[in-house]
Amino acid sequence: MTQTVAPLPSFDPACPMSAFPIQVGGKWTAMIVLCLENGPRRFGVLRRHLRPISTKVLAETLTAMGRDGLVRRCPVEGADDGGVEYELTPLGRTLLDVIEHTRDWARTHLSELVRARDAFDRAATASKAVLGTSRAP
Amino acid sequence: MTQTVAPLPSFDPACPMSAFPIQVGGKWTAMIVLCLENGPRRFGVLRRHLRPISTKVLAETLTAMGRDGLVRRCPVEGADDGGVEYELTPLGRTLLDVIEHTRDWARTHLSELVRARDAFDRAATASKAVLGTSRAP
DNA sequence: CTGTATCCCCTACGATACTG
DNA sequence: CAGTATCGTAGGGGATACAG
Repeated sequence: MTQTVAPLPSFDPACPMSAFPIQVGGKWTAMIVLCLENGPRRFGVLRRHLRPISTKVLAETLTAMGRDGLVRRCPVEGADDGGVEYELTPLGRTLLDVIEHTRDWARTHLSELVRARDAFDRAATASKAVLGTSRAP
Repeated sequence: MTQTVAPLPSFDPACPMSAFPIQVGGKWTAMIVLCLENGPRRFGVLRRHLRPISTKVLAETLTAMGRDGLVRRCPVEGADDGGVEYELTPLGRTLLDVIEHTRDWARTHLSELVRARDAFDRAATASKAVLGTSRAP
């Protein structure tokens, strides 16, 4: 009897939810959120702290985050060089919780994952060595 | 007096943690985890459910997840066609919690993000229209 | 100092065809 | 049905140069 074992969750490609598998944004988004946790920061401060990020990617990421309402540009207090600072919006702040959960997971389980990966790679290398005993590059 | 405002979190590029900004894996990893939540599934079942995923990408993702110890291949019960099923390992199961938190965030805040994005895009389009009144492509 | 503009590369993803 | 092999593409990310 082929019963429908259990209902799988449905993923509508048209639903914006599918754009959020688990990643929040680009490679640097989470780090930027973390950097802005304790107050607004200037472009250069972020750049230096996030090095080796390139200016292009930092600007792009910041723009994208602004577009999504996660971050806001505000004129820097008491500076006349036209500089601006970036600060987290209330919406951006809500990400801190999710990020913290992710980091918790990593702190707890990442070593296990790395161990599994190493074991897998060692096994792959080993079998390759066996297969390659009669053929040198 | 230039005090060190507040200590920013440090991101060591050499630390494997930096490989986990917030995304767990590829585009499909989280969905696969969700699909395996209630028991092992066969390749074809996943493929059909995750459509429009390609066989190549599904195989790749599953392999990568196996390498990371998130998923395990097991011979399918009572079948002689040499088929296998994929099941979540205990480590893979720990991802369910993180994913659930992410989905919670999305359910609560995604609409706000989309609204911000739309507003931003409308504003950009509007200013472009103004600039373009005297120049046609 | 704060970006924007190029150029390039590499990988993830996708379509398709083919094998066990 | 369960993959592997090939080919093609788009976009993210990086380096560098240049403009405000």
